[in-house]
Amino acid sequence: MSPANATGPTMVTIPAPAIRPCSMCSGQALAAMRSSSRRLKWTTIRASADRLSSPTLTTTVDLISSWPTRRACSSFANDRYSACVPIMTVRTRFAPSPTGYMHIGGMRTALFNWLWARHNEGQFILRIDDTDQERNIDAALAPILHAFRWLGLGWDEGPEVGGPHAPYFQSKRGHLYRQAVETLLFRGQAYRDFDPPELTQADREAAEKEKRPFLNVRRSLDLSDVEREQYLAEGRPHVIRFLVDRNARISIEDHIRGHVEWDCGLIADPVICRGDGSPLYNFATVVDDAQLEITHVIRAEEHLTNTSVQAMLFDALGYARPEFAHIPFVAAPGSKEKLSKRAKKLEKYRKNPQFQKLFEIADDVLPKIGLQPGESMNPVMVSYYEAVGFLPEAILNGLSRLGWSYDDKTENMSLDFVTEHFTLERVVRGPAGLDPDKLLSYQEHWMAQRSTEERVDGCLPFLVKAKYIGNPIEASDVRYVTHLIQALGERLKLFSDILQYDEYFVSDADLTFDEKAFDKRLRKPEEAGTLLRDFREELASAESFDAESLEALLHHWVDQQEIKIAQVIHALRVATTGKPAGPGMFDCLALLGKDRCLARIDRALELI
RNA sequence: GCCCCCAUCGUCUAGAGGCCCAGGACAUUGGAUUCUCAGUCCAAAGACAGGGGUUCAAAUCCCCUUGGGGGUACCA
Repeated sequence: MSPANATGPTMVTIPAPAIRPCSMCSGQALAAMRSSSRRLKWTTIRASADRLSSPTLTTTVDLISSWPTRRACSSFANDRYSACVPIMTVRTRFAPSPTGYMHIGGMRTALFNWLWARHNEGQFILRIDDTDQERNIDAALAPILHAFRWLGLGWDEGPEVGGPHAPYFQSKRGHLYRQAVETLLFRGQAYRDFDPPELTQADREAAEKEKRPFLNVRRSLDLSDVEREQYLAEGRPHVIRFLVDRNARISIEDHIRGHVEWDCGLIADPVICRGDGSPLYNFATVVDDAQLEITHVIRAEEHLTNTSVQAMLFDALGYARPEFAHIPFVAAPGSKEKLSKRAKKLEKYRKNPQFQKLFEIADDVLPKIGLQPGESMNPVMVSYYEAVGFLPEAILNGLSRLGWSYDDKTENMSLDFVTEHFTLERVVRGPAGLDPDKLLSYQEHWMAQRSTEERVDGCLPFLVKAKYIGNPIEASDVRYVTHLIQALGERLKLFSDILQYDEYFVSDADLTFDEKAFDKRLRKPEEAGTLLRDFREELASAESFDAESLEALLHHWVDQQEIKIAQVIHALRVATTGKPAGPGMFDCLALLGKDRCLARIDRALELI
């Protein structure tokens, strides 16, 4: 089918061979582009046949959406459209404001930016949006940088590493914004608005009352030059607003949302500079994105509406617009609501059956290692996951799968794997609720990949913080913990799980017996005490105390006594560990050693 | 109020008009294994929000309704 007789949109797919010139330029354009600093890629496009002749042709090419305007040359023949497509190195950014913590949802956005940059062998930039910060930036930034490091997401430009577009702090880029404002003011695309805030507010309320969209009254535009000069001279407070062309429409081709269009007649003139001259986010971000040569703005959906204003700003300043990809935000578990760290919401999450588990882990673990669960440490923050002993791989895996998938069955993916296969095309559109259960299951999977030594390394800090072992750590402690972790096997899911096995670290006198289990296994069965007392003597005379010998010993003994193993083993477990459940009985006994086993059994026998 | 976005099992998702009376994973339930727990194995249950079109054929395209969410700041 050719475009001429196409009746409806027809998908035309162009196969993508290795980089080679298109049929029209025979390589001239390719050579020319290669000699410049840009890289060239030959790529597959897929476009509606009815749009092929249009100069505004759009494609679903993930590398570049505006390729018709950037192509070096192209040809169309036999239903095949081929083109040499020059593309710039992909540059993405994440622009956190220094709030003192890293939000797990923000981390997912950062990850997608990082992935897209790495997937394309481009650069990932960290820029600090501190336009309205007065606090200690360094202290507020440290946890954020730490989160990136913990997950192993490096940045090519930004704080600490610098880069060709330094500084990377908006608070230090004031002159650049001022320059841009001057340009806009000079061109008449921005104006000084002398209306006091109260007046604007009243206008806004009036609009709402009449159920019409709010638009600025633009009184200051009617000021004569003389009046304006006079106001300025007397230092009358004012903001600077961008002058929206109310007759225009503005649209973007979003990588996730597709075509999104706004009627500018419905958009109020946005403030771009505060009364004190400082820039607002919408403005600063445009200036920065342009000057840092960001090619892809990947951010959460909540910014989609802002994009209309930003697109106008890019145009007005004469900057090429970056490509946009508005990814769904991370929602609270089991909801479609944006995950929030506000205290009120936190209380709600705590009661959420899906989220509860993570809060319970915090309540259990954090106090043991000297931290307080609450506003400063909870599952909305990345630091929580590190504090509680998650693996970076698990968090990365979970975050990657939140709103993105590789195919219909692959679940466990390493960062390398995701990097290789990540495309914006496969990002879903709906919001994705954080799934604690799934996160835990990724954690199980990745923990299972870790060697015993690695698990020991991960657990030791927890044991030290909980004062279960001393600091500095003795070699004998390491050996002991290694044995415990071997015995634990896949029971150890989080590194902090090691703290549940306090029975291996307390003295025999301090061991607490689980009341319910003690009743059930030691007090209730009539023969339990006698059997345990008898078996205690067997243990006492045992020559070797390794798990294998102990197992043989017990089996031999129960055969002799003509009883079932279950009649004694549960009592033995409760007596030696204080708990009804745990690793294999013989591992436990071997781990504790003969003396402690006997001492604990004696104590239990006395308590029956 | 106004603007914008979104809609498949409880959850995360697969799905580009026929491969789909919808596939996978997590969670759930049952069974097997074991001294307990964890794990492992097997099995079960479980979804296209509703209504109209278009089409020989719709989860998929279009429209409407409903529902959910986001934005609407001298916040980011």
